[in-house]
Amino acid sequence: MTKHKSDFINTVIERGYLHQCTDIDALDERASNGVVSAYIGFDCTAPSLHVGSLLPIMMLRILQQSGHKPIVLMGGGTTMVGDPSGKDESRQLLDEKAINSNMESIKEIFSRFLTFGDGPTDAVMINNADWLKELNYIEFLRDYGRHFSVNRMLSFDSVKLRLEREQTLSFLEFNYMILQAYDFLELNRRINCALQMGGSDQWGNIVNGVELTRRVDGKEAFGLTTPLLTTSSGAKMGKTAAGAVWLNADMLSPYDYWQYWRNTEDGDVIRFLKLFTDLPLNEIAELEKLSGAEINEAKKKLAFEATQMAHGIDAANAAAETAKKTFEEGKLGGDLPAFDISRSDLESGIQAFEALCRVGLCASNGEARRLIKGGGGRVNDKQIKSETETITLSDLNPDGVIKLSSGKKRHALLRAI
RNA sequence: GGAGGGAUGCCCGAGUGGCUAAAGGGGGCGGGCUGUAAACCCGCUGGCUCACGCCUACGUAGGUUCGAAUCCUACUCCCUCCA
Repeated sequence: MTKHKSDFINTVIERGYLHQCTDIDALDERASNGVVSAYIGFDCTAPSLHVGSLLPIMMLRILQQSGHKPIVLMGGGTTMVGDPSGKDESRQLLDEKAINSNMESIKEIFSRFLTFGDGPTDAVMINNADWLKELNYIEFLRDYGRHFSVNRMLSFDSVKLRLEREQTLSFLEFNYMILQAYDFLELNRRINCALQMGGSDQWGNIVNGVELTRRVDGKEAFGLTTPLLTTSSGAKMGKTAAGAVWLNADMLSPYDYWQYWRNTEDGDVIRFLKLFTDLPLNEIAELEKLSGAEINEAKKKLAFEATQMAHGIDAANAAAETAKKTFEEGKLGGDLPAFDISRSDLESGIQAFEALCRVGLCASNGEARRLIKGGGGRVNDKQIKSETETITLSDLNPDGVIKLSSGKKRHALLRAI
């Protein structure tokens, strides 16, 4: 492999982040000569981000670590329009207040991966509503619309595929591409942003922004995409038993986050270590030598590193400790999700299915009953025989808690107060 | 503007008057095997009670009928073709 000049490009390639780049040598040159500002766009339809967004976040982190300036572009303006890409269902339009509050909590997440501030390589967060809302249709068409050739737009995959399949492509969707290109131009003007990154599905949009910047202002700009991430068995990243794998602790506990990574498939561990941790490549190479059941050590490392990054070292240690106790020693881990129950309820006894429901292991009483019938419900690691089995004070262990389980992996504690 | 087709459970998708809480698949959950992996095999998969039963559900609102996801009317949205 040819060595590049800049740390940034080298790292990106070595760790497996690179899918396509508009001009890798020129970008390398630029990155080796000074600070490059680069951005990635994020949606702000939800108050949190999940693991699906982790790859772009890591991209920005790598960028900052190699001495450049990350820009987090929040799609406040585009969210108001509603991004029509992907599915045909139009999204719910959010009002400004909701968007702003979502932005706040998303920023919280970013602040754990990036350093924000006013310094030359400090990350900044910008909302594209700042300029998109001000746009005047006629002026916009005249100043920028003329730089877009419909002939060329039709040749982009996103458009071409739709047309070939004879699926409707609304004018709104057709324009979305232009707005995104315009974002790049605007960022280039405001803070000299020279690079847009994103998933491989964004390639067309990114290239448009690069082109527009060059045509309108004659400035050189770059685009770089990451590969589309799926697990070895082909599933999309980010979904699990309990739903989406959220990045903030109030939507998914650090323990569960740790578990998510711990349960990575064998074939993905090394790849994920490179993409989602800061571990040096030579350490990862050591882990790569493991085989068979030993791979579990690599998984623990992955889980620890990933959790530490998102939730801090204390949370990562606690999660690892709890997992060790729970799975390897068969004891109680202190970091399991815990729920309170009043002593008087326990005195009279509550039914097993109801308890499972109360700690959130089951969504309804019916589900809990089914779980028990299928032999998957446990109280203090003993299989629940009957759905009407009651749980009482006598089930409290010496620590004053009752352990409830759904299957072998999902556990919760009931604490008497 | 005209003609036709469609809207079903988390998703896809059968179902044209009672046997339909609704085939099948996917996904999910649980069990088995294992290494808290993958693959594979088995079971479950609307809510309440779980014994009967009750409630909610087939785009929305009405209607016909002993009885409707299935028939009628209006409305909404989507698609295809023609202009």
